[in-house]
Amino acid sequence: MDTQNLSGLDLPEKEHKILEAAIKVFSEKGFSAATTSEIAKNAGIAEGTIFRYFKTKKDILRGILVHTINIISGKLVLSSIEKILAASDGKDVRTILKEVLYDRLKLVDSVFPMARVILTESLFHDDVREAIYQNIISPAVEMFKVFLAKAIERGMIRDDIDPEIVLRSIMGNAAVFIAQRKLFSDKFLMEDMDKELDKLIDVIMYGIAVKNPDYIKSDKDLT
Amino acid sequence: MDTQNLSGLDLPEKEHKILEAAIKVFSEKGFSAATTSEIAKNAGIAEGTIFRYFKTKKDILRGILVHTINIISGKLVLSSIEKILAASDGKDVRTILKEVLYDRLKLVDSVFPMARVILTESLFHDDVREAIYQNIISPAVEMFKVFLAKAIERGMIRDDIDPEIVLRSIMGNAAVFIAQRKLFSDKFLMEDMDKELDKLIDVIMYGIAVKNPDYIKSDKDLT
Amino acid sequence: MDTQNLSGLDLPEKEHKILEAAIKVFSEKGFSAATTSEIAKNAGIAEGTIFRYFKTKKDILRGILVHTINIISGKLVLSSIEKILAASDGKDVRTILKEVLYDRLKLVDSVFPMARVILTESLFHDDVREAIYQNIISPAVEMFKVFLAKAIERGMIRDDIDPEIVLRSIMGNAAVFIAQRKLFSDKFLMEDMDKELDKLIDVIMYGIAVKNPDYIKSDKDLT
Amino acid sequence: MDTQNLSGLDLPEKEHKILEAAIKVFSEKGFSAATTSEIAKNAGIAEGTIFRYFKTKKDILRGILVHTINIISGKLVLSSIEKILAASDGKDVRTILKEVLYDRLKLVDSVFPMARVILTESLFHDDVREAIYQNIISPAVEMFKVFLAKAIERGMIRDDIDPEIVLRSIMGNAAVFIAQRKLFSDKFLMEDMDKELDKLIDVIMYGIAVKNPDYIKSDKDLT
DNA sequence: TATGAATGAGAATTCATTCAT
DNA sequence: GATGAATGAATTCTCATTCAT
Repeated sequence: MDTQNLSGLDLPEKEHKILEAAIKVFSEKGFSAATTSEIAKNAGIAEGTIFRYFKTKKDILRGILVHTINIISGKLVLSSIEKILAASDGKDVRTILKEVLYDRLKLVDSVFPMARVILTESLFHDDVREAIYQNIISPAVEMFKVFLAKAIERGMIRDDIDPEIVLRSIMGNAAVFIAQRKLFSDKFLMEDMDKELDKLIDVIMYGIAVKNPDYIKSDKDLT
Repeated sequence: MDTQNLSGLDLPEKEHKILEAAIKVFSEKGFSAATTSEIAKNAGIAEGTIFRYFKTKKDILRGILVHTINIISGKLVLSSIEKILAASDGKDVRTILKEVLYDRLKLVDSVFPMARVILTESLFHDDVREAIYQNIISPAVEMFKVFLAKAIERGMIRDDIDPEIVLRSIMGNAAVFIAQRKLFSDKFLMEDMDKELDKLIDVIMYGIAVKNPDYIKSDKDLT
Repeated sequence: MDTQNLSGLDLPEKEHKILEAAIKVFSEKGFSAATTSEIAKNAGIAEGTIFRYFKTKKDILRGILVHTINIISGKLVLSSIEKILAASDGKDVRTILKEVLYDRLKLVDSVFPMARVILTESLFHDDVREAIYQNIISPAVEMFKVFLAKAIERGMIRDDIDPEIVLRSIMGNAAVFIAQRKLFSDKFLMEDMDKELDKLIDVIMYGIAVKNPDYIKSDKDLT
Repeated sequence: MDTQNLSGLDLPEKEHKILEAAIKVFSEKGFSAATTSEIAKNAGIAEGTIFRYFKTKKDILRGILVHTINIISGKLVLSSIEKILAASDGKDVRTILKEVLYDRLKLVDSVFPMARVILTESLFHDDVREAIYQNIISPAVEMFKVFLAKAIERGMIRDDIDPEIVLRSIMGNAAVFIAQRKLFSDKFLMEDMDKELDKLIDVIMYGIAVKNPDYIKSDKDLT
């Protein structure tokens, strides 16, 4: 399962296989409905072996959480977005945003099964939610604020709007975009990724209102 | 538990209590981790009594699904949004959007625990997902398209954009808004609802880019 | 259900209905697998009502036992066989046997469902077995011995054979005959009852050996 | 428990123990009234262990059925009766019958607990009954017919009688014989097996009528 | 170290029995 | 008397975890 991307994280091979299998099974059934027996079968090892590497089933979930956090926020990954932002100086916002979103969507694709697991469990466990906030959301928000500050400074982004709101718009649009592709792929047939991204960014950038500034001004007068 | 809003759906009182308790417990632990024993305790009845009303634990979940769908899409509820849209003729888009969003957010508040349960299960069961799509998403999308068509026709909304994209932007922004309030209420302290809604709508309407049309035109030239 | 023949035993109507229903259900599923709920449904009464007439489920079985015994060995029934035997003086054994067997087979037909229930349970409960022995088998054996003694006295039946053996032969043949008709009716298609009875009696009377007395005498010499 | 005779059927030791315990408990209480907890206790294992070997309680019954059929009809057993019949050429019918009955009664003794279980269940489940018919009764009948044909051909058995009737007489007498010994051992004290068998065969062979051929001829004339 | 059989606590479910109406 | 909803003890079955090999 290359997509799960546990490689490169110097883990014992067995532990690696267990995590991969657990991600698969948790992702398909959810944590509680998954059985250690099925995980073992998927990992190609004996059930007892799991408990040499993880004291309890819950610990497997924690292992997934830690590794997902490592992948998403760790050096392996953050670097790429930092590179994009670092190299952003001469580019317009749409281009940067597209690069960032493309990079993030690729990331989401690769960690989707794990993300599904930990997001689901985060709904039920404060500690998981806290870990996600501390390790993923909070740093991402901070990084984004820096970027936004720069973009605003250069007059590329509205300065009359909270960075949180901007981030929310981007994340919200991206989230539904991902949900459509991953959960309702049969309902929302999409064109190629490139065009879709352009549309996505367009609405994030310019909103849904008519662009004509005259209209904007006179909006309130209409009846 | 007024928030769960099962009232008004002429159910036997015990069935009502069981569903309420189940929503609470499923919502806190997820379906699989919840036990019928705990549901019974919460409902203040004997465990065996549950099975007089629901043949299996799975049937309780189905009961919740059915009732949530009834609440969200049923007459009880749809009427209000239809009223808003029907009365929308003389209003500007932001006002309508605000009314609709406010109405929907109140609805989400009231069904949040149930919604959490069925959304979570929808991740793992195609049939639940399909039910949600058929009964909630699809009709909502259809209704919205009608509204958008009218709005576009009157020049209130961009006509160079797919209705799906507009809807996605609105839903995405609203979704993250809800997640912030419900799951990370301690992290994102919000001002009063009214102001927050204004900000939300502002970014949906006008995007994050600078409004200045000059800039927009020259955007691509910058380096 | 006329076949169950509980009529004529001045029972309260409800008790009657319960017993009839219980015979049906026990007969189809066995005592343990049957539920009082199903019995109630079959009797067309509320489940709770059963317990006004029978303190426990086990008591229903006892009720069936008592009534079956009443039917089989009681006045209602014994009379007919006694009449046959009383009127037997001028008849040959085959005729008497045929009359008795025909009478008993008709009886078995009518009580088969109950008999099935109590015979089955007699396998597992000493008390039931004891009741069957005391109330049915033992009196039947005694009565038969009287008849046999008479028959032997008149030279109609071998006098070099224990009455128990004679009875066993008759009962054994009859039992398998009944099993074939009741349990394997699809496997053993039978001619009409009359002819079958003749064959049955023939083998009981004369055995399976060649009738030729010469052969019989020389039988032991063969090697 | 040598009597249950599961030995020689290369089963895992635990499975063997479970089946033995189940035969004991089912035999004492019947299938439905028996509990897996009691079976486990009898087998000296944990209750959960049962379900590693048998998916459901019903499967234990099937296991018993299969093994009983194997024992009764399988190579282990049929061989002995075939040997007897094969070696029957120079013997008289009574001798052969005695050997066969003795062999079968020993078999019944050894499988009695299992037989009781599956015969009881066969009363309530067509599939069990069908399995018994196909695997035990039908082959036994076929085999017997061959033997009878030979015996008739040699003038040892009446040729004016259906083979089914002969078989019925033998089985019926044997069945009641077994029932007496197994279920009413306290009521019917028996002499030694050998003498009992002689009596059994005598009545099967020559019937209950007076042997005197003169009488037989004149039977119908008597009044 | 790896195994996988065995465990037993705990889960869902059933059902005879009770009892307020 | 009759009802049938409610009960909760008992039952079948599951599965994370242990441990002898």
